[in-house]
Amino acid sequence: MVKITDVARRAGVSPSTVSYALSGKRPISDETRRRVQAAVRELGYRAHVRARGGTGAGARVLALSVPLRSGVHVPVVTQFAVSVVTAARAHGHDVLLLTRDEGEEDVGRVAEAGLADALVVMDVQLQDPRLPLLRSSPLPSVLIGVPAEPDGLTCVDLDFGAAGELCVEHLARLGHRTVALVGSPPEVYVRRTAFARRLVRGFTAAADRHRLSSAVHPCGADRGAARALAERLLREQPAPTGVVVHNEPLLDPLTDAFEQLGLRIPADLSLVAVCPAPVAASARVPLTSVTVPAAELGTRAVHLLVQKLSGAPVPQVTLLPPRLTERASTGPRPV
Amino acid sequence: MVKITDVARRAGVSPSTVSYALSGKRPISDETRRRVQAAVRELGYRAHVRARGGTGAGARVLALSVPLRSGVHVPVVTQFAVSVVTAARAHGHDVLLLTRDEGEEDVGRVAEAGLADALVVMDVQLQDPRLPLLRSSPLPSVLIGVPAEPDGLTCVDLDFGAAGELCVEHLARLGHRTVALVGSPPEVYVRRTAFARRLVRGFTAAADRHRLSSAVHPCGADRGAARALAERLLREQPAPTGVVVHNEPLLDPLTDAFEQLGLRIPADLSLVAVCPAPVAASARVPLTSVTVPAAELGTRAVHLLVQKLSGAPVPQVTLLPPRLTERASTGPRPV
DNA sequence: CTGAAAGCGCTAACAC
DNA sequence: GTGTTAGCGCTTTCAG
Repeated sequence: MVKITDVARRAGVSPSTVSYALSGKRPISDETRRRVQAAVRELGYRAHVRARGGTGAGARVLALSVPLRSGVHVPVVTQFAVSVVTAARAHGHDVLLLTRDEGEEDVGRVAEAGLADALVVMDVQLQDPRLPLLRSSPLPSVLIGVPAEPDGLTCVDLDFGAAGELCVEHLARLGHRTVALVGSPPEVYVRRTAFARRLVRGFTAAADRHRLSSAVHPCGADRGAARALAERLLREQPAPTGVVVHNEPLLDPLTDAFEQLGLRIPADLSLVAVCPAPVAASARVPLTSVTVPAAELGTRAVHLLVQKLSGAPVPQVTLLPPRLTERASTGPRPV
Repeated sequence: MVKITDVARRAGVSPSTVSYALSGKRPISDETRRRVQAAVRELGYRAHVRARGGTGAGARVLALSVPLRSGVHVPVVTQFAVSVVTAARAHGHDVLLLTRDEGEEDVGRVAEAGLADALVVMDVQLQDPRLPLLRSSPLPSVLIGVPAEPDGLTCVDLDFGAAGELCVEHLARLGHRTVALVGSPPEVYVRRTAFARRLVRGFTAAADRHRLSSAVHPCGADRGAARALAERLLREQPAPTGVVVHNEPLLDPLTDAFEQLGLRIPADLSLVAVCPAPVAASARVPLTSVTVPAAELGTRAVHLLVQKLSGAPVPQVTLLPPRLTERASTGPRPV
């Protein structure tokens, strides 16, 4: 293993000079810097992180807390994770993946042991057990999601309330009078997951404002549940003609179920999805959707974290405005 | 931040005694150990990894190299990754996620900088650029996948050759005489990805042995490609009646395409998938499949790594035998 | 069975 | 602009 003293000897300078030449934390003559850089290259030197004791910059590792609780859809989470990793690498950081159900233990360990020097937190609940640790820890953190009480935290998220409203407004504009929201599995609401509840609130508020009759149905993600729910929706009086689906793994099964029940989309029934754009675009029936900008949220979170690490001030809450993309699954209310 | 000297003071012993009491690397009296443990608990002490300079056990961090090259199906990769993380946590390790296209840079950095003390390597190509680093590095590693020349490495994988044969044998037993393999996108073969090519070889060998006429078709993963391929297969003389699909994102589109072309599955056409069990089971038409045991492979890789870390000998190559599960997509050759 | 002391590789005061 | 030196928090000799 090649160490800083090896580089120093080879470049004919002292170890501290090598350190400074590399960090740029004090002026170094061009001549010296060149020699140091040459030595570094020739020996293939890389600073050993675990040696930067106490003082000094961190390990350039950032931890990502993604509790894989029941009901979270892994492919969507993965999109966030990949964008976080990519953005982190662009800033020279590596990413430590923390996935245990209750994120508290993970977050505590990482903070105490100095495993990472910053933290991205996902799947935030309104009252999240990780929040006290985040507030008290010296480790800078950014949440993807907004808890009930964001004071003293940094959060970024899609404006799910506005997203819920946008879906309803789209359907209202098409003349629909009865709408339904098919949401996440019940346990997600029981856990008080922030984004799920905000979407519901926005959906309901907009429906009331437009005087639409509306209902909300949490739903599990298997084909059986999809079929049962589809049948139930069609039995209602009046039956909804516009359905908003905020549940990725259910999109395909629910589309299938409606079609098997003899409905054509969008002639008989309009469907609006709330999901990442690729999911909506590659569905069997391309779905009109409000995009969950997974990649952008991950990237933003990392940017905010880098800002915080460099001491720059950051806004407490960043909400991205929702955007609706029309595809083939919505149309005028059937006559 | 609470350090080892704080614990020592509180327990009325020296720092080294605390260190030994915690590591168990030398005998400690019960009385002393108890006092140390009490102090640790009361103060909430955790060893700071970055201080274990040079000597000493590692940071208990294990790196996972998953180059996200084009054509790799992220949901499948994610299943591996999650199982690696879970297994690693069960052994007290955290996981650093490395996802850059060319894994060399990542692997080098991690090894040099001491960011991790072991390495799991995925998406292995027959000639993988990461191999030289793995062979020369002191960092223990385990590959999920088997390169052309596994000497000096530790590998674990599904026996994809046998998996290819198993698919063909199942179809042959059902009386099919003409079979096709729909594989990964062309770039995957061009990269000489190990498992993809082994499956092809097994498929072809078994088809020859059973005197079936066979063909192999790499295919991209979008609906357009699926449709085009389905049409092409049906135009062939003779047209295949048994199709093996080794391409997860293509399963649904290809099923749709065949049905839209008027074929019933399995009455007119039998389909065998090579994919993780959940994917096959939850498809619209439940698919007969050879299971890619993603979770087990991840877990095994971590076990092997832990063995290596503890100095135990491990086998060079571990191949898991394939298992075929019959579901609704295969039946006798149409008459 | 326990303590004192050296040293891990690196950074940052403190010198010149 | 550069070198010397004193740590960082921990582990592990070396001594009792």
